[in-house]
Amino acid sequence: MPARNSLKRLTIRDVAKVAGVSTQTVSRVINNHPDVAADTLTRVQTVIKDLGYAPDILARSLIRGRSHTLGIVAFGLEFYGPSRVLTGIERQAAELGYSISLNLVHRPELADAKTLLASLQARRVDGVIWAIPEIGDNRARAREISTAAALPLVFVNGDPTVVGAPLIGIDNLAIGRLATEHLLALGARQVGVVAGPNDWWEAQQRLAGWRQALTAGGLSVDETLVAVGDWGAESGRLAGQSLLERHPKLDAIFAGNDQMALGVMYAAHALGRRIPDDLAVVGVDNIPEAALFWPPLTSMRQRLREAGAQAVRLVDSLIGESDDSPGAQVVSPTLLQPELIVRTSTRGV
Amino acid sequence: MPARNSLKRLTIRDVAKVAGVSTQTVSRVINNHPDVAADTLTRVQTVIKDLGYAPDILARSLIRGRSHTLGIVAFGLEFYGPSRVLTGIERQAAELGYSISLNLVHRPELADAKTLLASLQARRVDGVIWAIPEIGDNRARAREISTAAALPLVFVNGDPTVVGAPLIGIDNLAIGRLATEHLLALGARQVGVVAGPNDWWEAQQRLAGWRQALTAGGLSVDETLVAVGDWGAESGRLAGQSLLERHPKLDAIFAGNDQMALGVMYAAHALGRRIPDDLAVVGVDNIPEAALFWPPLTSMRQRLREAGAQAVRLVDSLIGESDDSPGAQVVSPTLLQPELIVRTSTRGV
DNA sequence: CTGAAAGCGCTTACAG
DNA sequence: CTGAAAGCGCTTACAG
Repeated sequence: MPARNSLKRLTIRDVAKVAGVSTQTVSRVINNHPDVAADTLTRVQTVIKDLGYAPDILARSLIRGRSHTLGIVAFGLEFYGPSRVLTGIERQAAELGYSISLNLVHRPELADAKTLLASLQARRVDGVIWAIPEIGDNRARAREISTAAALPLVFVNGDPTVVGAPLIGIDNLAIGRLATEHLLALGARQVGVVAGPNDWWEAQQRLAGWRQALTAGGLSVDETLVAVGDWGAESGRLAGQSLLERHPKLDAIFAGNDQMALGVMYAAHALGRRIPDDLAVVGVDNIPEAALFWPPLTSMRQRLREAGAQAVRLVDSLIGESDDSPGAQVVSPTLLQPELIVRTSTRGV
Repeated sequence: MPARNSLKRLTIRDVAKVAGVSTQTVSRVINNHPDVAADTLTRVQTVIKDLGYAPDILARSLIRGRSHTLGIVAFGLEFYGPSRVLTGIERQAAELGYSISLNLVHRPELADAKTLLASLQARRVDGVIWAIPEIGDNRARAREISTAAALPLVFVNGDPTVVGAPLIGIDNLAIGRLATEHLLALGARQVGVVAGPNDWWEAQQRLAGWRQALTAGGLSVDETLVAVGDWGAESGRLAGQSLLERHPKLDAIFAGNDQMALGVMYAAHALGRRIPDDLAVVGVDNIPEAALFWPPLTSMRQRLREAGAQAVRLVDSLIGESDDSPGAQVVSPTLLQPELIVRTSTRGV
């Protein structure tokens, strides 16, 4: 059977032969080892350049026990949040010299943590970033398995209260609270919510933030003001329409993301409600298009790219530590704070 | 120096020892080799399961000369198109047993094909999918280098006329033509364009399609009806506003993507133009939100996920061929056809 | 049906 | 400063 890349791959031996040195010396040159005579160095470097030699990363990884690859378990890139996080991960990883092994999970509730991690470990990733939504017990399992296998693993988003689980997330409670406080400050008296799916941690937290703000503002919490969507715009329209029909006095809606907010505004237009005069609307994510919705949408900005980048730095430091002293590290979770971006959809309630 | 994953990685030798066979036999079991006695087979399988052994992919790849990894060179996941393509790639790759090495390029015009491909090849990827926009001479260089290195490479999108370059793309000329024909069929007499950046192949093609449809419809091509954006919504607003102010009789606009179409509609609202009565608007991509824009946006659907999936199947077949008979293969490019999705923004011009 | 030997391409101690 | 030897974890012919 012929070798894969037909043109007979160049090895360290070829370089050694041409340069008239041992493979060991070539290895020293490749790895910037100091103990190489100046003229030997230049000679070997010239040969490497002339031949166009590049060391085989696989062989090196095998021997060093480090692949300089990060396993990324991610979800639905069609969505804004996940793709932002991934962008941040990839960029920071590249800067730190890691390459990325991407594993997309399409149904997080079905994701099998064991199989996923086993396959990543078989590929000898140095660490894992687990960035799929927290649904069911996947995370607990992933945590167990990675600890048992001494595989550095960092979570992005999700429940930060799991003891000792390294996690970079966004303060979703603050998202719900700040958005609702903003609406109350504008004079809204009846604030509805279009929440994300119940089984999403993020959705629960944002809802809890809404309750918190109402209570703090001296208002009672009316659970009939909560409608649930699936993060998609059409679900936002349905939920918004239902809320507006059931509660004629509703004067504000907090939507769990900008897509659902778009749907809410659609429903409001269709019912002849003016935004923001009759109804104020706040979304979450601050997607680039939000500024050009009609009217421009107030939204909660999350630093998702930053979260991805921090996750990489964290897993990198865990990898470094496990090189020195194997064993589980305890790291307290980091929550990034959201920021309110005010636009026309909440001006002048 | 302690080994990376502290708990001393299990090897084929450990399994062999416990099962009381040679490593060779264990290898046969792992690889479903037929020549293994039934009882030996079950014994070894039991040991593998009990120990939780999984073969080291790196070592296997080193010896077989195949890593079962695909190098993906992709771009700006914040955008809808690229992330859809990547989703299609990842899913098909997983089905065919490939893992994905993701390399994002943030400025395609600066992408250095040589460095990128060298690093992918050093990691022994079996093939490459080049999915960054065609800007400058990157593609020509990538094609050269990959051919010289006998590295299977498939392009996604871009100019299909490069002789022999394996490519899966979308018929962008058809996008521009069909969108414009639709507007003309509705009775539009003056159709403006908000095009994507000039240096993007896709933008040029869509523009060419617009010209083609006008000419075919017996109308003259007025180049002052072309404004250029950067694919972002805000640029669409600026371009749309400028077109509407300069051409009071404009009755339709073809926008190069849905984000820019959103900006165009914003500009139209701001200027008091009713959509579609005064101005019909068509976008491209058919993003999920388009159906809930105000009004719902007519758009050109592209099968981007399908393009990604086909690219994987194509590179897989090239990899298979190069195993048998090394040498460049000539493959004719595939162009997927777009589809017009009609919504309110073009009904009743 | 099974095992001893050689080797994928590199690096790591160990001598000198 | 440099090289001969051993080995990372696996697979591939080659015997038997």
